[in-house]
Amino acid sequence: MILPPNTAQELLHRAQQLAGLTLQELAQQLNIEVPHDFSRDKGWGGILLERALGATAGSRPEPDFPALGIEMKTLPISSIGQPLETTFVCVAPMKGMTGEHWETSALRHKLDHVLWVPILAEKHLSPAERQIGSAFLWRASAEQELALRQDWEELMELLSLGRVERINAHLGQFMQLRPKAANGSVKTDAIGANGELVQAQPKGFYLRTSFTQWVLRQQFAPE
DNA sequence: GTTTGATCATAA
DNA sequence: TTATGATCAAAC
Repeated sequence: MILPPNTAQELLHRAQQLAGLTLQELAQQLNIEVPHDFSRDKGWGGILLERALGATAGSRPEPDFPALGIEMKTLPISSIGQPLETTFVCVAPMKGMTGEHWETSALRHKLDHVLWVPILAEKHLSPAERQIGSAFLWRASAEQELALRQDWEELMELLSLGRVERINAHLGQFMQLRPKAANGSVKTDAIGANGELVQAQPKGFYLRTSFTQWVLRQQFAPE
Protein backbone atom coordinates (compact mmCIF):
# COMPACT_ATOMS: atom_id res chain seq x y z
CA MET A 1 0.00 0.00 0.00
CA ILE A 2 1.58 3.22 -1.17
CA LEU A 3 0.58 6.37 0.71
CA PRO A 4 -0.75 9.37 -1.22
CA PRO A 5 1.78 12.09 -2.01
CA ASN A 6 1.61 15.19 0.17
CA THR A 7 2.15 17.77 -2.55
CA ALA A 8 1.56 18.14 -6.25
CA GLN A 9 5.30 18.37 -6.72
CA GLU A 10 5.81 15.06 -4.94
CA LEU A 11 3.13 13.45 -7.08
CA LEU A 12 4.72 14.72 -10.26
CA HIS A 13 8.14 13.56 -9.13
CA ARG A 14 6.84 10.08 -8.35
CA ALA A 15 5.16 9.86 -11.74
CA GLN A 16 8.25 11.02 -13.59
CA GLN A 17 10.32 8.39 -11.80
CA LEU A 18 8.18 5.78 -13.54
CA ALA A 19 9.03 7.02 -17.03
CA GLY A 20 10.69 4.35 -19.12
CA LEU A 21 9.30 1.42 -17.16
CA THR A 22 7.14 -1.09 -18.94
CA LEU A 23 3.85 -1.95 -17.32
CA GLN A 24 5.25 -5.39 -16.62
CA GLU A 25 8.19 -3.93 -14.71
CA LEU A 26 5.89 -1.72 -12.67
CA ALA A 27 3.44 -4.55 -12.02
CA GLN A 28 6.29 -6.74 -10.84
CA GLN A 29 7.36 -4.12 -8.30
CA LEU A 30 3.81 -4.03 -6.94
CA ASN A 31 3.23 -7.78 -7.09
CA ILE A 32 0.36 -7.39 -9.51
CA GLU A 33 -0.42 -9.94 -12.20
CA VAL A 34 -0.28 -8.76 -15.81
CA PRO A 35 -3.16 -9.70 -18.14
CA HIS A 36 -2.29 -11.11 -21.56
CA ASP A 37 -4.55 -8.59 -23.26
CA PHE A 38 -7.01 -5.88 -22.33
CA SER A 39 -10.15 -7.62 -23.56
CA ARG A 40 -11.23 -8.46 -20.02
CA ASP A 41 -9.13 -5.90 -18.18
CA LYS A 42 -9.68 -2.63 -20.00
CA GLY A 43 -8.93 -0.46 -17.01
CA TRP A 44 -5.93 -2.42 -15.80
CA GLY A 45 -3.28 0.07 -16.86
CA GLY A 46 -5.02 2.98 -15.20
CA ILE A 47 -5.52 1.09 -11.96
CA LEU A 48 -1.88 -0.01 -11.97
CA LEU A 49 -0.68 3.58 -12.24
CA GLU A 50 -3.09 4.70 -9.53
CA ARG A 51 -1.70 2.13 -7.16
CA ALA A 52 1.88 3.00 -8.03
CA LEU A 53 1.28 6.68 -7.30
CA GLY A 54 -0.71 6.19 -4.11
CA ALA A 55 -4.10 7.24 -5.44
CA THR A 56 -7.14 6.55 -3.35
CA ALA A 57 -8.39 3.13 -4.39
CA GLY A 58 -11.91 2.56 -5.57
CA SER A 59 -14.43 4.42 -7.63
CA ARG A 60 -15.67 7.52 -5.92
CA PRO A 61 -16.91 10.88 -7.17
CA GLU A 62 -13.79 12.76 -6.17
CA PRO A 63 -10.32 13.27 -7.59
CA ASP A 64 -7.80 10.45 -7.44
CA PHE A 65 -5.76 12.58 -5.06
CA PRO A 66 -8.43 14.33 -2.97
CA ALA A 67 -6.04 16.28 -0.77
CA LEU A 68 -4.34 17.73 -3.84
CA GLY A 69 -7.43 18.12 -5.99
CA ILE A 70 -5.66 16.27 -8.80
CA GLU A 71 -7.08 13.68 -11.17
CA MET A 72 -4.79 11.15 -12.85
CA LYS A 73 -5.37 9.88 -16.36
CA THR A 74 -3.33 7.54 -18.47
CA LEU A 75 -3.18 8.51 -22.15
CA PRO A 76 -2.38 5.81 -24.70
CA ILE A 77 -0.12 7.23 -27.40
CA SER A 78 1.63 6.02 -30.55
CA SER A 79 5.40 6.09 -31.01
CA ILE A 80 5.11 9.58 -32.48
CA GLY A 81 3.05 10.84 -29.58
CA GLN A 82 -0.45 10.73 -31.01
CA PRO A 83 -3.33 9.76 -28.71
CA LEU A 84 -4.74 6.37 -29.70
CA GLU A 85 -8.00 6.46 -27.78
CA THR A 86 -10.51 9.00 -26.55
CA THR A 87 -10.40 9.81 -22.84
CA PHE A 88 -13.35 9.12 -20.59
CA VAL A 89 -14.06 11.97 -18.17
CA CYS A 90 -17.31 11.35 -16.31
CA VAL A 91 -20.87 10.21 -16.78
CA ALA A 92 -23.35 12.79 -18.04
CA PRO A 93 -26.30 13.86 -15.92
CA MET A 94 -29.42 12.73 -17.78
CA LYS A 95 -32.08 14.30 -15.57
CA GLY A 96 -32.37 16.91 -12.84
CA MET A 97 -29.73 19.08 -14.45
CA THR A 98 -31.88 22.19 -14.82
CA GLY A 99 -29.84 25.17 -13.75
CA GLU A 100 -26.54 23.34 -14.07
CA HIS A 101 -23.76 25.59 -15.15
CA TRP A 102 -20.33 24.99 -16.59
CA GLU A 103 -18.63 26.63 -13.62
CA THR A 104 -20.09 24.12 -11.17
CA SER A 105 -20.24 21.08 -13.43
CA ALA A 106 -18.76 17.73 -12.47
CA LEU A 107 -16.88 17.71 -15.76
CA ARG A 108 -15.11 20.97 -15.11
CA HIS A 109 -14.16 19.91 -11.60
CA LYS A 110 -12.88 16.60 -12.89
CA LEU A 111 -10.61 18.35 -15.38
CA ASP A 112 -9.55 21.20 -13.11
CA HIS A 113 -6.09 19.75 -12.53
CA VAL A 114 -4.94 16.57 -14.23
CA LEU A 115 -1.81 14.46 -14.04
CA TRP A 116 -1.49 13.00 -17.53
CA VAL A 117 0.58 9.85 -17.82
CA PRO A 118 1.28 9.02 -21.47
CA ILE A 119 1.65 5.31 -22.16
CA LEU A 120 3.29 4.01 -25.32
CA ALA A 121 0.43 1.75 -26.29
CA GLU A 122 0.47 0.82 -29.94
CA LYS A 123 -1.87 -2.02 -30.76
CA HIS A 124 0.85 -4.59 -31.28
CA LEU A 125 2.15 -4.00 -27.73
CA SER A 126 0.76 -6.33 -25.09
CA PRO A 127 -0.10 -4.91 -21.66
CA ALA A 128 3.28 -6.17 -20.41
CA GLU A 129 5.16 -4.40 -23.20
CA ARG A 130 3.50 -1.03 -22.92
CA GLN A 131 5.84 1.64 -21.67
CA ILE A 132 5.26 4.57 -19.34
CA GLY A 133 6.11 7.98 -20.74
CA SER A 134 6.81 11.40 -19.27
CA ALA A 135 4.00 12.46 -16.95
CA PHE A 136 2.98 16.09 -16.55
CA LEU A 137 0.52 18.22 -14.64
CA TRP A 138 -2.01 20.16 -16.68
CA ARG A 139 -4.60 22.84 -16.31
CA ALA A 140 -6.70 23.89 -19.28
CA SER A 141 -5.64 27.10 -21.00
CA ALA A 142 -8.35 29.73 -21.41
CA GLU A 143 -8.72 28.61 -25.01
CA GLN A 144 -9.00 24.96 -24.08
CA GLU A 145 -11.53 25.65 -21.36
CA LEU A 146 -13.67 27.67 -23.76
CA ALA A 147 -13.59 24.81 -26.26
CA LEU A 148 -14.72 22.30 -23.65
CA ARG A 149 -17.33 24.67 -22.29
CA GLN A 150 -18.90 25.17 -25.70
CA ASP A 151 -19.18 21.44 -26.31
CA TRP A 152 -20.48 20.85 -22.79
CA GLU A 153 -23.16 23.53 -23.13
CA GLU A 154 -24.28 22.22 -26.51
CA LEU A 155 -24.53 18.63 -25.33
CA MET A 156 -26.12 19.47 -21.99
CA GLU A 157 -28.73 21.60 -23.73
CA LEU A 158 -29.76 18.65 -25.86
CA LEU A 159 -29.97 16.42 -22.80
CA SER A 160 -31.98 18.93 -20.77
CA LEU A 161 -34.38 19.60 -23.66
CA GLY A 162 -35.20 15.93 -23.99
CA ARG A 163 -33.25 15.32 -27.20
CA VAL A 164 -31.34 12.38 -25.76
CA GLU A 165 -32.25 10.13 -28.69
CA ARG A 166 -30.72 12.63 -31.10
CA ILE A 167 -27.35 12.55 -29.39
CA ASN A 168 -24.54 10.60 -30.95
CA ALA A 169 -20.75 10.70 -30.88
CA HIS A 170 -20.56 12.93 -33.94
CA LEU A 171 -21.61 15.94 -31.89
CA GLY A 172 -19.05 18.11 -30.14
CA GLN A 173 -15.82 19.45 -31.61
CA PHE A 174 -13.44 18.40 -28.83
CA MET A 175 -15.68 16.44 -26.48
CA GLN A 176 -18.40 13.93 -27.28
CA LEU A 177 -21.09 11.90 -25.53
CA ARG A 178 -20.92 8.13 -25.97
CA PRO A 179 -22.58 5.13 -24.32
CA LYS A 180 -21.13 4.32 -20.93
CA ALA A 181 -22.50 1.10 -19.52
CA ALA A 182 -21.85 -2.58 -19.03
CA ASN A 183 -23.85 -3.31 -22.20
CA GLY A 184 -26.53 -1.96 -24.49
CA SER A 185 -29.42 -3.15 -22.36
CA VAL A 186 -28.55 -0.88 -19.43
CA LYS A 187 -31.01 2.00 -19.11
CA THR A 188 -31.34 5.00 -16.86
CA ASP A 189 -33.84 7.83 -16.41
CA ALA A 190 -33.52 10.64 -18.92
CA ILE A 191 -35.63 13.61 -20.02
CA GLY A 192 -38.01 12.88 -22.88
CA ALA A 193 -39.22 15.08 -25.73
CA ASN A 194 -42.12 16.40 -23.68
CA GLY A 195 -40.24 16.79 -20.44
CA GLU A 196 -41.32 13.40 -19.11
CA LEU A 197 -38.92 10.77 -17.83
CA VAL A 198 -37.91 8.12 -20.34
CA GLN A 199 -35.47 5.23 -20.29
CA ALA A 200 -32.26 5.81 -22.20
CA GLN A 201 -28.73 4.49 -22.46
CA PRO A 202 -26.37 6.07 -19.90
CA LYS A 203 -23.81 8.31 -21.57
CA GLY A 204 -20.39 9.59 -20.67
CA PHE A 205 -18.27 12.57 -21.71
CA TYR A 206 -15.16 11.62 -23.65
CA LEU A 207 -12.33 13.90 -24.78
CA ARG A 208 -11.62 13.44 -28.48
CA THR A 209 -8.07 12.64 -29.49
CA SER A 210 -7.94 16.09 -31.12
CA PHE A 211 -8.25 17.58 -27.65
CA THR A 212 -5.69 15.38 -25.93
CA GLN A 213 -3.36 15.97 -28.87
CA TRP A 214 -3.75 19.68 -28.14
CA VAL A 215 -2.87 19.02 -24.48
CA LEU A 216 0.24 17.08 -25.51
CA ARG A 217 1.36 19.77 -27.93
CA GLN A 218 0.93 22.44 -25.28
CA GLN A 219 3.18 20.43 -23.00
CA PHE A 220 5.83 19.11 -25.35
CA ALA A 221 5.80 21.44 -28.35
CA PRO A 222 4.62 24.91 -27.28
CA GLU A 223 4.14 27.52 -30.04
C1' DG B 1 -27.59 -0.69 -9.75
C1' DT B 2 -23.93 3.13 -10.65
C1' DT B 3 -19.25 5.09 -11.33
C1' DT B 4 -14.54 4.11 -11.62
C1' DG B 5 -10.75 2.53 -14.59
C1' DA B 6 -10.63 2.37 -19.86
C1' DT B 7 -10.16 -0.52 -24.63
C1' DC B 8 -12.52 -3.41 -28.03
C1' DA B 9 -14.71 -4.42 -32.43
C1' DT B 10 -16.33 -3.10 -36.55
C1' DA B 11 -18.69 0.35 -39.42
C1' DA B 12 -17.63 4.19 -42.12
C1' DT C 1 -7.20 4.13 -41.17
C1' DT C 2 -10.13 6.29 -37.78
C1' DA C 3 -13.87 7.05 -34.82
C1' DT C 4 -18.25 5.46 -33.08
C1' DG C 5 -21.00 2.51 -30.48
C1' DA C 6 -20.43 -1.32 -27.42
C1' DT C 7 -18.37 -3.58 -23.80
C1' DC C 8 -15.52 -5.54 -19.49
C1' DA C 9 -14.21 -5.84 -14.36
C1' DA C 10 -13.80 -3.94 -9.78
C1' DA C 11 -15.32 -0.86 -6.19
C1' DC C 12 -18.98 0.91 -3.89
